[in-house]
Amino acid sequence: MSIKIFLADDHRIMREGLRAMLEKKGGLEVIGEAGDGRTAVRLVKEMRPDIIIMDIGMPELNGIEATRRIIKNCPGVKIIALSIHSDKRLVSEMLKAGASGYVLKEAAFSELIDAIHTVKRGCSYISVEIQDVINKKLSKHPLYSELTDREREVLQLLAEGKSTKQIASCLDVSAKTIDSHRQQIMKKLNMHSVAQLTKYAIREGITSI
Amino acid sequence: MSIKIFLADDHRIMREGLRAMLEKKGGLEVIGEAGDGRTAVRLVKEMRPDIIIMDIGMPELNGIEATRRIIKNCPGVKIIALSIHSDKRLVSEMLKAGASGYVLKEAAFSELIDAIHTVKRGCSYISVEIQDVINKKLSKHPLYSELTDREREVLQLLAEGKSTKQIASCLDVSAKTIDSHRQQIMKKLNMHSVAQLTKYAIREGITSI
DNA sequence: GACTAAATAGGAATAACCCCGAATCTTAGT
DNA sequence: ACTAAGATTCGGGGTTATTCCTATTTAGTC
Repeated sequence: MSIKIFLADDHRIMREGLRAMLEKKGGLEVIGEAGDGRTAVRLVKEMRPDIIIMDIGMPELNGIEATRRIIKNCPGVKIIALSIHSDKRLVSEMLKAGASGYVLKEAAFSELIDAIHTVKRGCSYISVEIQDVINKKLSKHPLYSELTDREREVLQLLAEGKSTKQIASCLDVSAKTIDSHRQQIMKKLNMHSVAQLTKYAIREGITSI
Repeated sequence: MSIKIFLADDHRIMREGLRAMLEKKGGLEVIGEAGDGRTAVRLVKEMRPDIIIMDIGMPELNGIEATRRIIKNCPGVKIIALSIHSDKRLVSEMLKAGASGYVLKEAAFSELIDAIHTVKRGCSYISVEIQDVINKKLSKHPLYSELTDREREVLQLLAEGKSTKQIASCLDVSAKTIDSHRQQIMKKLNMHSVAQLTKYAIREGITSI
């Protein structure tokens, strides 16, 4: 029985490269892929892979949020973050969200293979470069303390330039609901413009520049 | 005689993925790689590949500067930029530096293969997505013009979270004038939300995060 | 002088914002 | 199991901001 793997990364060339390398290995099977977080959450729910290799910077729904939801939906599934960032906040948020592994894109492919087998056994795999970062557990101001899941989701779409209507249609709810969410976000953060919200979202890694 | 290819990208997993896919194709040979721009310049001088696939964001020496130096050193070598950015400034800087191709990492691998053969024949290859970006800037009435001083001034205040009224009062003109400026900015940049403008302003260094 | 772009605005339609209330649904605690 | 708190979902209704189209004045260029 081979290990079923799902790829989530917004760069198609990266997905194709990973797939090519993974499929050369025995005992692994890439059963699906997605180019954004929202699609990943949906497809994983259907396909039930063993392991997800998840990029962090993705449109629509970033890798941290996607991880949080997938872990909630599908408790057995293991997630390995594959990121270009060694930023401590992102690492700790990703692990807090439920990821079992964290590998940098500048690492060797063999490290990813190690991570896959380690995580499959139920252990967790953290790159050495990252390990140092983890030890400094600064939970002083937790990154995602203020906003709820839904609010962060709305904020990301807002920071990506979408209008209230577009967000509503994207999330399949009434525009009035999005209205309420945005109001709540602004109230919580004490901000009163899209520009400020956008900068906040960038600082917090909810969206990318 | 196969085409000799050199890979320059700071993410080793990306290099390995590209190598795996390229070597499955016939007529191509990856003869070397580098994880930073400075090393790339040095190795290319020794190895004399036909084509270099060059990432832009690299440590030590970025892809644009590396391209400039390689073209100076080795006039016959062709360079294809493989980047995550479709930013107009980066594209034009890269082409000005001497690159013959520009492909996005979110493109299909087959596009990169097309680019390799196109560039080998002496032609240049620009992704359709990039072409749009360039054409839009060039074809709109404000001919590939950057923003005016006044527009940049307005954009900065906008990206700092100020309202139209606040900006108007700040610059001592009618709010309607600021309206027009913002409209003109959006038209020139082909953006339609404050969020996008804010990100642009950050990228351009007009405001800080 | 003719032409062009920049900076300046007005009017009208559209969208965003902000207050209120309120029905479900989860979750945590006792 | 009950309760309390919070999250999520919407509607009404009014205010404010934005967008779109158009138009004038000013400044610089050829």
